[in-house]
This record gives sequence, structure tokens and C-alpha cells, in this order.
Amino acid sequence: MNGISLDRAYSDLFSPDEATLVGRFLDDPIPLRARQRFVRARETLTHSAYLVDGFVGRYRSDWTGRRQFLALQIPGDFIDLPSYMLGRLDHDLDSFTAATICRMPHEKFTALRQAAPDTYDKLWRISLIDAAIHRYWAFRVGRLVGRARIANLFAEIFVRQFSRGLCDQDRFPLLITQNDLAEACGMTPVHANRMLGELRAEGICSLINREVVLHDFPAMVKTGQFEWDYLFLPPDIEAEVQRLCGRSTAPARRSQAICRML
Amino acid sequence: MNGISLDRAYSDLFSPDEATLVGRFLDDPIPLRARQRFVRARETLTHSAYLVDGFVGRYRSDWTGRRQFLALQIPGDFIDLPSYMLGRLDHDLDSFTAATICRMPHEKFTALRQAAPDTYDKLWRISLIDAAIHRYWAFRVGRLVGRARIANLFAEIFVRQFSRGLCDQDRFPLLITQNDLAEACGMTPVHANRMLGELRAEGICSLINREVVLHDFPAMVKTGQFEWDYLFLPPDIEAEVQRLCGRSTAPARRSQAICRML
DNA sequence: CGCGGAGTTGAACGCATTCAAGTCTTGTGG
DNA sequence: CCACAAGACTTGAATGCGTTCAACTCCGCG
Repeated sequence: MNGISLDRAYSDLFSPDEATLVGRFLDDPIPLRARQRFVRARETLTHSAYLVDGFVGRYRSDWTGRRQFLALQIPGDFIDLPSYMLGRLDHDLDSFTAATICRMPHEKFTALRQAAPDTYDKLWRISLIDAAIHRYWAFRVGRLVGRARIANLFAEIFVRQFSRGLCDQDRFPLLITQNDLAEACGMTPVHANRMLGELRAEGICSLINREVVLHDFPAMVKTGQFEWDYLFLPPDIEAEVQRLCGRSTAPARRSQAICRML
Repeated sequence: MNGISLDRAYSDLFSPDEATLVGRFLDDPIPLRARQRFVRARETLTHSAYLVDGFVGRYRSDWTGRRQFLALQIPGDFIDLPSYMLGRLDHDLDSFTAATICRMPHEKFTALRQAAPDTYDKLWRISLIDAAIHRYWAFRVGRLVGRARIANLFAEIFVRQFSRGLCDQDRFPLLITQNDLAEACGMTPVHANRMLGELRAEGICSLINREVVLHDFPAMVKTGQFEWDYLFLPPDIEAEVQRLCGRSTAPARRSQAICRML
């Protein structure tokens, strides 16, 4: 769609040769309609998937049917690695918008392990970062108040997209509704709407036409108490994000060398 | 301490030979004092760790210093796999009680990969289940109300210990304070105390002397809207838990075959 | 005996929910 | 082009769950 390819999305992790190698194991792209449930919890799975384009969400529902949105996947994410080892997922995967995925049959993982164990291991690394994002999600909904949850989530989604070159530094696409946002932040749609109003009134950001415009990113980072160490960014992106945060009062930290191949 | 060893804790995953092999890569046991921070966020790490005995918690703090408790590790957990791939953690690890860990130098992972790639891969599997537990943690604090959060967390901690043979079916050790419990559930200690009172009054459970006595486990499962598919239990334990849930109204599900070696 | 940590209880406050009634957008078909 | 419907967004007012602050009890321990 927009030129996203494996080597671009994971240029910080995979060398061009590795990206080509992994790409060879992916099946042809499959288009998804908007609002399509394409992986159901507990269903036996034989393929994992790589998200080429569009936004996808992970969900778990309570017994009254109300959903908690557990993770947001953006283009370039491997969205189904757990099924390789576990054979099924414990949650549903829905597309928000029209999207494109490439599936990877589980047998091909074995082939990849054979051909390039180090490259194969990087898939483990990817799932460990996913786990860190999940933990941070629990921190966000467990510890922060309404306005901070939204600011914090926005900051994460911005940084993740920015680090892949999916957006400029002053705005980013957020292809979900306020209702989805509320389910992500563990609050009601009404309250999410009010908190968005506050963020707008405070001159921090505005959500217009499925896009968040960042009027004051440092203020967003501060309001959301956002830190990004859990994203394990490559050092150059880390420095870039640090620069964008400007006058934020985040605790000082040392950047940690990360395996970067390009 | 109480005879927990690698082969017992992971008997559903590792064969005796595999358990012996992994055990050979572990260093000698290290004792931890109660309330000791033994891994600090962002610190460079050269070892992972295996929890032999005691309870350990993962934490992340907001900028005012209030903590969110992100995960509870019980004996038999590998508590530090992410550091092998990522070189550091994004959160703190604290012991609750006196505890015992065995460290495993990162170099030995490479040796294990060399010696037994399939066994090595099971460590990836373990971290994927950890990730599922993290996602469910977000569901719990994001979607459930106070009393349900506590009942749900209790149910998880019970099932995880029960599946390792760490407790009987009518009670389980919970070596944390009400303050810790509140930090786990994203609520104040005062409120956690009141919710515990309600659970006791309803005849569901009581927390006495660092032990939860289960008066009515099916009612706990129902109140907490607990499901256990995300724990990826071996089929025999799965059936056992299903039996204990008795008259719970959990949605019906098919059990899924899981790699079991013993 | 006194100390400190853990647990318990009461009362006032406030953030977030709930329910309801609107407005604004967007896509569709006449 | 307009009419209409459906979904998304917005706003108000009442309610309630959970917080906050405070005081007090209980228990183990030196």
C-alpha cells in the first residue's frame, strides 16, 4: 500500500539480508476488511502473521461482553508470533481499518531456524518487546488517571509509529474511534471524549479525522508520565525521541546499547 | 527449601532429561532477603534467573513514586528471560519474602541452543505464556471492578500454584500484604481491604496470615469472571481446574493439546 | 512495655459512570 | 443534488464507586 516492507519496518533489528530471508517465508498479502475479526481466541492456528498495512487490535471481553482492548498493532508488527509456540491465541484479533497481512506457516519457522538461527532468535526478541508493551499497558490502566492514560497511550503510539517512519514528528494517524480508545484505556466512551476535550483545551493535542495533531509533545509526555525505555528503541531513534521530549521532566536515564544491524 | 526443583516446576514442559540439562546451566542458589530489590530497571544484566523459592514481584512506578505491580512470580518461574535478549529490564524486581534464585549467565543460553535447540525454544514458549499473563493483567485492571479484580487475581494465583503442586485445592499461600495486593489491582489499600471484607462476607474466601482460604472457588471464579485459557495449562491440569470450577458459568471451551513431555 | 507495620473502619469528597438527549459526519440511494 | 439513516461525537445531570484522610485496633517483636 504505502511502501512498508519488512526491511523498512525492522531496519533496526534485521539486516537487509535477514529481512529478505524472513520475507521469503511470508505468504502472499491477504487483504482484510475494516472491523473484521480474523483471529478468534482458542481457535487452532497453523500460521502466524505479519501486518503490512492498517491497524489491528487485540481484545478480551468480560462475561457481559464488554471488551478490553489489550494491544494495538501498527504496520510492521508481527501480530501472531505466540501462535507458533502455543498453537492458539487467548484473545481475539480485529482489524480497525482495511488492512493487509502476510501469513507465515508455522513449518516455515522451523525452516528459518535451520537456515539462520540468529535471525530466528530475533523473533523471540520481538515477542519480548511485545511483552514489555503489555506490561506497560497494565501500568497505564492500573496506575494513571483518565487524562494521563490517554496522553500516555497517544505518546506510545506516536513513538512506535515515528520509530518506523510511519509519521512526521507533529502528528500521527490513529485509525480508531473514541469508543475504541475508551476500551483501550479502561474507561467509558463518554469519559474518553471529555478527557480528549481537556487535552485539546490544554493545548496538548487534538484528535481530528482519525489523526492526532501534536500541539505540545513535551506536555503530552509530562501529562501522561510517559517513558519509552520499555520500547527498546535503537539508539538513534532513542536520541530523536529524547530531543522531541524537550522540557519533559522524565527521570534521567542512560541509553542502553541495542543490537542494531543496519 | 521445600524441594522445588526445575523438573518438578516444569514437568509439563520439560522432560526429565531436559530439566537436568537446563539445571546444569544454572548457577548455585542465591538467597534473597525479604523486600529486596534485586533487579533494577535499566540496569545492564548479564544473567537471567530462575525462582526456586519465595514470591517475587515486578513493579513500575509513576512519577510521584506510586507503584503498579505488574506481575507476581511464584516458585518455578523463570523470572528474567527478557534480559537475555534485551540486556536489561524495563521494570524493577522485588522479593516479597525471603527467596531463593538460581542465576543463569547469558552465555549459557547460547550453549543450550547449541546442545538442545528444542529445549532452548521452550524458553521462548515460556516467555510467550508470560506475555499472555501480562495481557490478562491489563484486562483485569482495565475492565473489572474492584471486587472482581481481587477475586480474579486470587483465582489466577491459585491456579498457577495448584498446577505446579505448590498448594492444595482449598487454600494457597499469598505471601504479600494488602498493600501489595492493592498495588497489583490498581486500587488503594483501603479499598482492597473493603473488597476483601466483602469476599469474606459473601463466603468466597478469606485472607488470613498470608494464606487465602478458598471457601467457594466456583463463586470466586464467577465473581472474578475468571478464565484460564491464557495460562496454557497441560490437559490434565486443565481438566482438574475445570472440575474445581464446578458450577461456574464460564463460557464453554475446548481444551487444546499442549506439548507435554512427561 | 513500647514500637512499628499491617489491618480495619468511618466520613467527606471527587473522578468516572450511567443514562439521556442532542449534534455532527459520512455514506447511500432516490 | 438532496434526503435519509447510521454511526460517531458531544454535552448535561444524577448517581455511585473508589479515594482520601484520619483515627484506631491488632499483632509480633525487641
